[in-house]
Amino acid sequence: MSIDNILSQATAEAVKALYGVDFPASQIVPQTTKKEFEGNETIVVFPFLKASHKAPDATAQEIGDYLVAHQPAVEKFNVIKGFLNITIKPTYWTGVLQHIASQPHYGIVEPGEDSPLVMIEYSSPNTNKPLHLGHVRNNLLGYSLACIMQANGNRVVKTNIVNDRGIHICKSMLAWLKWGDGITPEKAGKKGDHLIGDFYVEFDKHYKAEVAQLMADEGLSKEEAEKASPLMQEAHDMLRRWEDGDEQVRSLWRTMNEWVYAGFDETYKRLGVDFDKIYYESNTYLEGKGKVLEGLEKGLFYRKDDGSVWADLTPDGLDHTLLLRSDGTSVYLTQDIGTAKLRYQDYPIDKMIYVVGNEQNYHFQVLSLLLDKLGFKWGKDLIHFSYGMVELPNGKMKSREGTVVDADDLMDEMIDTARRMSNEPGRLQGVAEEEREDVLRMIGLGALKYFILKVDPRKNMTFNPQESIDFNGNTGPFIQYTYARIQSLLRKATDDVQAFDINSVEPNDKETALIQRLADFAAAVTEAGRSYSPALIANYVYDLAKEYNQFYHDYSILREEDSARRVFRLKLSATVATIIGQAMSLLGIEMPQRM
RNA sequence: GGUUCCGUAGCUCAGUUGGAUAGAGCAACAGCCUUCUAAGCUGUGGGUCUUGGGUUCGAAUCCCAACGGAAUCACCA
Repeated sequence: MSIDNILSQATAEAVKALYGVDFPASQIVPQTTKKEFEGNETIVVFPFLKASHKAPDATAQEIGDYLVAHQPAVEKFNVIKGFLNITIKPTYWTGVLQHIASQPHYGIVEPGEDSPLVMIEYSSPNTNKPLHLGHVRNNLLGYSLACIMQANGNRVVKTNIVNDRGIHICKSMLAWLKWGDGITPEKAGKKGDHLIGDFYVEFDKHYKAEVAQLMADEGLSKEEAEKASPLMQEAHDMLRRWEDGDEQVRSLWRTMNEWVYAGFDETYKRLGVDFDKIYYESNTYLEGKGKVLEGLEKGLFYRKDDGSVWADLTPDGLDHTLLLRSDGTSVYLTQDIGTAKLRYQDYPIDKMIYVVGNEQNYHFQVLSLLLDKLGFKWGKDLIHFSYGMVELPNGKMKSREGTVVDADDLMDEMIDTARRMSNEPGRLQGVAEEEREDVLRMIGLGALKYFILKVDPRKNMTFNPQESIDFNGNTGPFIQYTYARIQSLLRKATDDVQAFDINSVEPNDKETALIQRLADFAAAVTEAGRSYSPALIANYVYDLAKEYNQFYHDYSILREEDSARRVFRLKLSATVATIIGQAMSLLGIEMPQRM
């Protein structure tokens, strides 16, 4: 049982014994005592005043006396106003350290056969352009969230819905046919997704020129010109042929999508994310229609005179929403219903999490209501894990204007930065070339991942490619460095840590503070799972690393003459490294053994 | 205009279900490498928590309003 639980129960007992009032232990939450006061845990006694009918300090005094007398873990206490600061016996902390160190996965709950099944959808790229910084934020959040849900004992299925059909693909295909001259990724020496992305830009360039031409020559308005553009008409024609199953179009489409997937796979692999199940919109986009018609029959939806199908969501405070166009075709919402249906056929989903940008907040509000109406048991409680835009110093990223930060380029730059910084004397000396490259990769990507994951996902973030990423302070490399330094310490230590009995050692204040923070890891994981927050883990692990660094500088562990104390500190260090490693793995960040 | 979200140090951000004198990093300044890795540590300066009300022992946190910013508002995906 954790110290928090022990104290809340003991305090509830005290209130009952002293004042005869039942106060639920679950509502008593001890907190870590602030550094400037003496003690480990603090209980705020204001809530008990109604029961005690006494002044705050008198009440605190009485409860404190009771705790010392009845709870063996409590050594002493002091009272400041309504705050009861409790000091736990040092030997108790030794036991806590033993406990954490003896568990290979402290704080992590392994899912079992009948644990809840959580499906997490993330990434969801279009196949007409390579992944950019916005996708990076999405992928990192989704992957980390999956790790966190799993660490909380859920069975997790990571899924990706690839938007592989539609007018945007046709634009790339058309441009390739017109100006591609039979080029392939191999011939171009380029990743497939980048090649296709180039043709998408190419299309847009020609299209814009065409529109400008029409406006100048025939005096059309911009909208008229856009409609009249032969290029756009050709693209639409191609989309119709695709939908009719025209083999020529389909074959080209398959080939080009394969190029893109090969490119995506490379990027995903490098980014360290993966999926258990991939859905393709080309397979799912027709699925929703049946569900909608079914709902129409049950009277959940209604049909307008022009044949379009709508849902009336005004009772839920929303608006009327379109489900099928007047020509009978699906809209985006309908497709998502179809995807949900297929997924539920494949997996017994208990909870569904969609990692999608905040521009779709309204969409998911509607989707949740509709899925619920249609009888999906997880529909009402689906989580839209919504995150803010990534902006650049000079404004938003616009793919058509070429002001995007490409994911592959970004990773290259990060690793280059790591390489540049490791050129300082003393760093990574005598490390073999192969390991060195691997370490640089971990540091560069660690910096990127941590930078993105540590901020509240809801907030828009500004990303300055030149100066944003730092390697000092609250950063991935800082934490990796702390970890690597402990590994080095352990390599140099000659003591047999396992053989020593550390139970005789009573930790001092600094050691206690570290143990206390280690113990908090379990609570941090739980809280991160409850609030779907990778940022919480990131900030936890930073605090731990910072605390350890101070500890490291205060003592020369290997030179400590008292061997029991020396081994105790080594064990403490090793445990800190283990917990740092576990926390960082929840963020998808790898840890180098040296750096 | 309706709905949703955000507003904390010069900058980037923490602040766990309401608790003590609001914390880190960057930037600035001053120290610490003959010592287990200085990507580190220590110190100094920097705040009307956007504003105004309310709830109570107690508010950055909860409620209301105003101001500022973002997203979205359906036959686009």
